[in-house]
Amino acid sequence: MLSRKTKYGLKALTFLAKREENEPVPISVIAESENISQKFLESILLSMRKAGYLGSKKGKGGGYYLLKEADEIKVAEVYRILEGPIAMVPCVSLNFYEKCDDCPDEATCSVHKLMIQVRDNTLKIFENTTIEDIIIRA
Amino acid sequence: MLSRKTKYGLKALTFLAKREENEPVPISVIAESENISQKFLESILLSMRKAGYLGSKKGKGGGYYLLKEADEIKVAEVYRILEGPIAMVPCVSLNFYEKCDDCPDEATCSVHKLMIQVRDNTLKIFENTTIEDIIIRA
DNA sequence: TTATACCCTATCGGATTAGTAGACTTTACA
DNA sequence: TGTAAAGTCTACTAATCCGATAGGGTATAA
Repeated sequence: MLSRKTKYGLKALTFLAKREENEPVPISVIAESENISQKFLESILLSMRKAGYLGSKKGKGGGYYLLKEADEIKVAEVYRILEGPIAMVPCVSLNFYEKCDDCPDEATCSVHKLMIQVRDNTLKIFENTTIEDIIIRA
Repeated sequence: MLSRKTKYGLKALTFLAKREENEPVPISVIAESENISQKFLESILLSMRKAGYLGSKKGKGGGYYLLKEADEIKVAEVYRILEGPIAMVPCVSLNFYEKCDDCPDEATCSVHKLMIQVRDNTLKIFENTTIEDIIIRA
């Protein structure tokens, strides 16, 4: 399941990318347009800012704006920041590897290889899709 | 994330499929061999029985056994029974479709098409992988 | 008749998710 | 210089889900 957090994050990014000018947009505007709880969106945008994708400006006339071009922002990156690992099981995660604590041995685990396959496929999509692609296709 | 439920379910099925004879195997044996909480496994096997994949025999010498051949059990089916929808978002689920309650319009949703793509890819893997495949590859 | 093993219901603690509240800081502008 | 607009930060909450557990009930082989 995709969390709302990630979904909202992607929506907010595409919203910003679709604008003509890259001027600060208040959270309230994004929240209203995209039908997102404003307070929740605050924390999401903050994460994206700390990760270097968004800039912000305080005070009147302030808001959030993109720091990168839409075609430079991969879905995979956004997903990892907001959602976490792309793999369905920690023991096949590239960026968040962890041994499954219920599994004595990965080599003999019947699910392991299957999950690697799923990971590779999903990864291929997420790595090859940018915010720009999302805008074009939709 | 893949739940333990599904993971355990797949492990239990492969365990049964790997045996020479298709004779009833007590839950306790499967649980111990595969390192699974026995009580939890009970409910999982019960679900698989009700779905028609396993048969059971009560009393001494009883246990669970496969009702289908290993190459007739698709991962996709097991997944749907134990985990639920394969899609990451309800609005692109084939078997569990539901409108996303936060999304006013699917047609203009920026995430929708992306998630269809992910679903199709994952589905392809799960539909084309059987318990037998899992055994062979591992 | 007894031990074995599945069947069923209920419950529980912990984690996570989505959202809320409220105080604080920075800034534009009248 | 005061005020309203806007982001920042911390804390809290309600709801849900997950994995596991408890315990009694029922069927059956020996």
